[in-house]
Amino acid sequence: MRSKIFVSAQEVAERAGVSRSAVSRTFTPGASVSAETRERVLHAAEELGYHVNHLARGLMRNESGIVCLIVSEVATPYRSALLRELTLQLQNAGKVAMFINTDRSDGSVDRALQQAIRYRADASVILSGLPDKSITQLCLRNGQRLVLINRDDDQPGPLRINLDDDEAGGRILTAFVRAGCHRLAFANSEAGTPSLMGRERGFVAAARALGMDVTVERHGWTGYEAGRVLAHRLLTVKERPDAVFCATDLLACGFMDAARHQFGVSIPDELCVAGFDDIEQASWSSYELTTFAQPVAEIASRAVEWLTKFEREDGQGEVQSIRLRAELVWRKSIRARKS
Amino acid sequence: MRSKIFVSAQEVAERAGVSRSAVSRTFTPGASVSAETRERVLHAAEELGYHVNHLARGLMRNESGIVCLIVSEVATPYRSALLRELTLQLQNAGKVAMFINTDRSDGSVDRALQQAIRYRADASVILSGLPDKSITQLCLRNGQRLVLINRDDDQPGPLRINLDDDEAGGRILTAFVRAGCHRLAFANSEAGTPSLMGRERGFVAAARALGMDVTVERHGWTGYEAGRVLAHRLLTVKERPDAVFCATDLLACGFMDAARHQFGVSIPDELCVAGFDDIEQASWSSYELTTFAQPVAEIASRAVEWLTKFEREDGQGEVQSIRLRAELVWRKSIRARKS
DNA sequence: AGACTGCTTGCACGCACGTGCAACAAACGG
DNA sequence: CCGTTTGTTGCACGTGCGTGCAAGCAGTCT
Repeated sequence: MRSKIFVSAQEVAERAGVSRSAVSRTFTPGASVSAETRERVLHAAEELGYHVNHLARGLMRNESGIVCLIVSEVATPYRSALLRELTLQLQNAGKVAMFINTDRSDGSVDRALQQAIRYRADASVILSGLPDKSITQLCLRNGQRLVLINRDDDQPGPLRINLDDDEAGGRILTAFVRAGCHRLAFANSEAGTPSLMGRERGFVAAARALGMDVTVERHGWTGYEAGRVLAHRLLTVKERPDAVFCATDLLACGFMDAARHQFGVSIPDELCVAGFDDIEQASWSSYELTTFAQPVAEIASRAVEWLTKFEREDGQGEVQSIRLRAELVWRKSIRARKS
Repeated sequence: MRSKIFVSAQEVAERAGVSRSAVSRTFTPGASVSAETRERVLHAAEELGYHVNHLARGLMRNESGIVCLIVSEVATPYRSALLRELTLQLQNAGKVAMFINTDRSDGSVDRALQQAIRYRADASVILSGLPDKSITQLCLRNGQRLVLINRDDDQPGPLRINLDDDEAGGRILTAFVRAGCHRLAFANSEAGTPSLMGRERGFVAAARALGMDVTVERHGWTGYEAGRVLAHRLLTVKERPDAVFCATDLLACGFMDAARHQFGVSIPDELCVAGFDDIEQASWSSYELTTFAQPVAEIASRAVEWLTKFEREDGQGEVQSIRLRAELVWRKSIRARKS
């Protein structure tokens, strides 16, 4: 229990010589106050350094204005970029972001989620590969709106934002074929995220449709190190692949580094590589990775738009699933013509 | 105004056949409840899916449990790593993190900060180069505890956590000298952050103490692109430097890429490079950058420790400034002996 | 003048919770 | 058996705020 330090509406009212209701109304858009009292209240509030207490307001309105972001692997380039965009747009919409980190797998995650519910968050955005379905259940049961990004979840209610992961496989395959590649490989992690698996399935299916085979290799956690390991696995064979689609840019970076520096493979002359996400490092001149760009800004804006829209018209609307296209950005890790 | 959906303590009380006070007490550590009623309350709460409303609790206790993180450039490797650690440790301490993104310079920052105050955050952690002093003033005036990371700010009250930025310059200089370098350069951005300028000053001063001169170049925002530009500036001269200390790993990555791929410079044979931060990419085999590691975990734990300590013993304590050492991690961008 | 409208304002209640105070029961010592 | 202590419980009030309701007040119309 800290000592009192904030000024209350009561004090502002006394200083302005009006009732507390008048103060409340001047800070409530659409309420009926005369221009004069409004002016006096604002002046008194300024002098005293008054700020509306949103804890109390949230109590009354049954609506806290808090949106909870449930994130794992924040320190990853793709996640941090998405987080950046989301927080920016939420702020613009007058919301405030509460952050929950699900990196640690012990009880702290559950505790943190409990916290979010206790603070009566209006909504949650889950950008986390966490396979735990109970987490979404809990959010929904407590009346939160829910946005799932790059996750599959069949239960109704939440908004799902996904990419055309499987279709991307087909597009990159034609690029590989056009470059004259015919020994294909797919480098994946063992995370088993729907988006990751979607990319794999799409690529394999597209290859099979052309009568080609794909060597699929999976290892560890979706990061740079796993990419290096995958390179070792895929390049220590008699017949090396000449085209590798990595499920993620981070994997691709690790893969390229190991391929070049440890196996002396020349990219893209001997080996074509593609990634997914278009993280910043993909454009660095050590990589120049051609990859699929996640439309981060659009993902964020769609999520925020949906969250704030249902604030006005309360009914559960029609659109519950959005599928966005990942645009292929061409750099130099795939050659243009046959070699 | 959303329709009511959460269960209140009243409902739990009715179901358990006790008074509302009893419910309140079972969820308040240290309150006096008999084992039996406690059991019945917990059971009823479980059945109804009850969660204590922290908005109301915060209202009563004058203490919200919210810690506000004021961050710019979240999508940067160093910042996101620090953010990760901070949120994790805050969660562990039973706090909840509210996120404010100060990337955009328009009014949205002020609006967001207002939000934080309106939610009566107990404390704020500022990890942002934002030079705006009014922001810290505002936090302090509203009774928040304040932690400043890598910023200088002379006003009393907040905890300041800094690194030995200037001393690092001396240490890396001896490494350069030992490698036989004598044409020194420092690559900086124009951000003018205290930590950045501290590294520059320390390096230049240490060189001068040995009677050596340093070419200092500054450009743009502290990122990869600026590093490339700095490389162009520093390498298109007759007498190229043979040792460059980059104020940041991101700058160093850009610098190295441009130096190698556009100027054909061999690192570390012709040119030694050092950075600061020890971001993940510094260890990637395309860079193998020797650099100073920010003790991210310790920064976070010190911050959280200080925040929670003052919760118990309320007086403004003694320690207000912590200075941590950035450890030099050796990789391969500086050669060991003279060439 | 009187009735009526439209706008503003204060009162009082409610939101979900914590907590001091007194009532009460049980246990205990004499 | 009675006085005292200890532990538990309910009542009532307070936290800062939004809002329905009715009173007040000025202006307009009949």
